[in-house]
Amino acid sequence: MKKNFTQQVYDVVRAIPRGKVLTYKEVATRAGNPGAFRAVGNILNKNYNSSIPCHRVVRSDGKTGGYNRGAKMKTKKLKQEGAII
DNA sequence: CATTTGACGCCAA
DNA sequence: TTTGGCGCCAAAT
Repeated sequence: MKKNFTQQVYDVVRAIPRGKVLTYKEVATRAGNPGAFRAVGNILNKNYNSSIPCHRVVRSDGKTGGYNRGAKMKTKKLKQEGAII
């Protein structure tokens, strides 16, 4: 099954275990395009699915970035899960 | 089909 | 060390 970059991003993000966080660049690299970190955020933003814990995807700067439900809640959820940024 | 946007990352000053 | 600017890819309009 040939997965496109977008599909890979979904799969990678969905595979993030609780209490763990990945950077956009890490997700992009796992998806097969180390330089498409921009597209990763774009895809998640335009395709927010409840099955995808996008709140576990953070920036490389240590910031949580944005979130459809509110970046504030995203950070809160991460802390609640025990994720270390 | 071409252009703009976007939840970013890295380099230079 | 911190701030600013530039570059990248994919999707949406």
